[in-house]
Amino acid sequence: MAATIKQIAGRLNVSVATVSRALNDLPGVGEKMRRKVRRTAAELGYVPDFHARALVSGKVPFLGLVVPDITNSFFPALALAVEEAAAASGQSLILLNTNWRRDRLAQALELLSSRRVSGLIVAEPLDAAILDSVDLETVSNGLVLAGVEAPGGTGLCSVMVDDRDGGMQVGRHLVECGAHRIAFVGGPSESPNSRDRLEGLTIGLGISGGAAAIVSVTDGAWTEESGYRQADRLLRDMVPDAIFAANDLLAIGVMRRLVESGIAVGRGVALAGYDDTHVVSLTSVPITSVAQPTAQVGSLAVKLLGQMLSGDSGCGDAVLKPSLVARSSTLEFSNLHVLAPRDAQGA
Amino acid sequence: MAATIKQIAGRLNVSVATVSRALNDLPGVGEKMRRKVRRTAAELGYVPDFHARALVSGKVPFLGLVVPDITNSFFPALALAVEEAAAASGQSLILLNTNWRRDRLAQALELLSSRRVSGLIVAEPLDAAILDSVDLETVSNGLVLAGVEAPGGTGLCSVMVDDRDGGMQVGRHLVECGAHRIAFVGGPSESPNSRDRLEGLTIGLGISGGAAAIVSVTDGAWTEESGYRQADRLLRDMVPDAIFAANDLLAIGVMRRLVESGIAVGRGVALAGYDDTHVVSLTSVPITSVAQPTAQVGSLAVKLLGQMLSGDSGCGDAVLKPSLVARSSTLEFSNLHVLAPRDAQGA
DNA sequence: TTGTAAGCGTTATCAT
DNA sequence: ATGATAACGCTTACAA
Repeated sequence: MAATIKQIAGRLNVSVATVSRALNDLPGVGEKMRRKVRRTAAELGYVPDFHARALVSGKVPFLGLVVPDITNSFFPALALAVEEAAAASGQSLILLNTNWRRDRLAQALELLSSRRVSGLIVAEPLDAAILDSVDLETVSNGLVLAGVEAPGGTGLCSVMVDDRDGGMQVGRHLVECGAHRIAFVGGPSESPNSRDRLEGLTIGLGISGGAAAIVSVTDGAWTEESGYRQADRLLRDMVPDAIFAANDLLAIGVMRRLVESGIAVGRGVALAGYDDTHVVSLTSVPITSVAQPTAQVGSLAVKLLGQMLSGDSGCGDAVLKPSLVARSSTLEFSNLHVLAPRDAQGA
Repeated sequence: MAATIKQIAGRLNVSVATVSRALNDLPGVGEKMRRKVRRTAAELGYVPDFHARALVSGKVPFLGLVVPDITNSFFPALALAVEEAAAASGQSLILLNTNWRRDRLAQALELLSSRRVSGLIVAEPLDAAILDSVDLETVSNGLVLAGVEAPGGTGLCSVMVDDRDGGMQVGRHLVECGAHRIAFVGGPSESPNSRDRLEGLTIGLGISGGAAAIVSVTDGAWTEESGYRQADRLLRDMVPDAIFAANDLLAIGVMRRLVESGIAVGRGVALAGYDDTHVVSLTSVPITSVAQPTAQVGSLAVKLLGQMLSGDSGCGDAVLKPSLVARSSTLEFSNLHVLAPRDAQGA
């Protein structure tokens, strides 16, 4: 069905070389000839075969983005940013969703070795075991981590967002809101992101000098369900002043559990999430969250990847800053518990 | 860097054919030999070159899903379903986001002609102009529409969800809830999906015998912003009993506008959306919506695509049924306006 | 059981 | 300005 340059050449009684040159705007073809070739190519509905081209040229105009959970709106947002940046450099984006499954992640890394994509941006943690299963040489030369830290030892390139700083902002904010007993609801216990956010929280509380105590639970998943379960476990022992959930999905789960107990979010308990996905501004009580600079992460990741692929440099690791977005889930608590000279009037 | 079968063959002093056979579990290789080949392949970190393989075999283990707006959670949900179905048949999913841009859509269709993917599932409308820009023969033989209707004339294959039925369910429900003046907030005026939902609404109202009037506004985008603007325009003329928004994004925009006017959603005005995305269950007043059977749409689309690709049949168009999920945004209205013998007790 | 060789559709390097 | 022709890495008849 699909026409080839050979067929075009046959029709016109010229060589395939001429056709190729004409179609690719290369010099060395007469203007008349070029037009003729163009016309018959159009007539035959010619579309260049991607694989043949990639095979000989060694170039693939695809870039892969690997995300762990596409139903977590944070990742579509990141995807949008990456896609935009990629389009600007003439590359199309392939989105791979691993669903947090390690075999799918390993499979995704193979895309690089098998040259299905020119480069890969990975937005979930890579551990040593995964890296063992692939050729590190190949991988490290076309992979950029986004939003997750590079495993020690591997000289992997990454664009990070400062999770500790984000946690710290939350810590300070919560203390300012008058919270004392603070609970942390985390992601997987082995997740550096989760750990760093907790660590930041601790630091933030300390800085503020408010004698605050932390309780922390974690149970292995960045999901709403997990948030619900952790809150459930938490409430058996205590009702904290504030809960910091390591991402928005968890926060929403926590909120559901609180509502079930008749605890008013924002009044009874302050609540903060992480990622600032769109939904947290839509919930019955809008939830305070930490916004990641997705647009910058995306464009920087694409830029670094481009540099690596063109062999420019080793890798310029980058760390960006997140920013707290305060909403009713904490502000309301603040109004009830803090004597704020100016703000008290407005409440 | 990346090893080739030629190198493996060289190392072992055998022919490339033997290596190929050994690696692909084809008959005609001694067990000893096969093991030797396997071992050196592993040592050299061999990964088959995707393009070379596709070039000769004509097969590509990729399937493309084209969505118009990845930040609309309906599409990630669909993607998940398609991905699952694809994985079951050994294919990986490539997700293309067009951002509602026609050039990106045209570009996506080229993936098929250029054999970057074996088949394409498209979840946004194709019009004649777009189809003109590609070879219809090629396209119609490897494309399945999902959730959108096939343009007349083209024998394109599609998996539809009955939008009219969905609209009808909403219409009946709204009348049952005691609404009389009903407004429709639509997507793009030329969108069959939007039109069908409106048409269904009209029918549903008629069936119920409730003398209900419809006002309809539409302005070109399936976005929250558009919902907000349309509600704004609407409120200049009237405050309806109920508003049916053609998708959840619009519904959320509408809700934002209502809240700004101090109109209590569910009490002052009933509200219904479409798609039943996760967020509508999380809003301050949970929003009634129509759930599409995404899982079925996904698996059916993949199945039909598989049949087409293996040349089994022309195409068995399918139409699935959506189902209304009633929530407070309408139920509360109902409790206030309807004398329902049984339900009144429970309220 | 193994080797030889002919493609697959391009691009690119020579000649002419 | 155009034509042969050799790659690219792999699969697959066809021989041996």
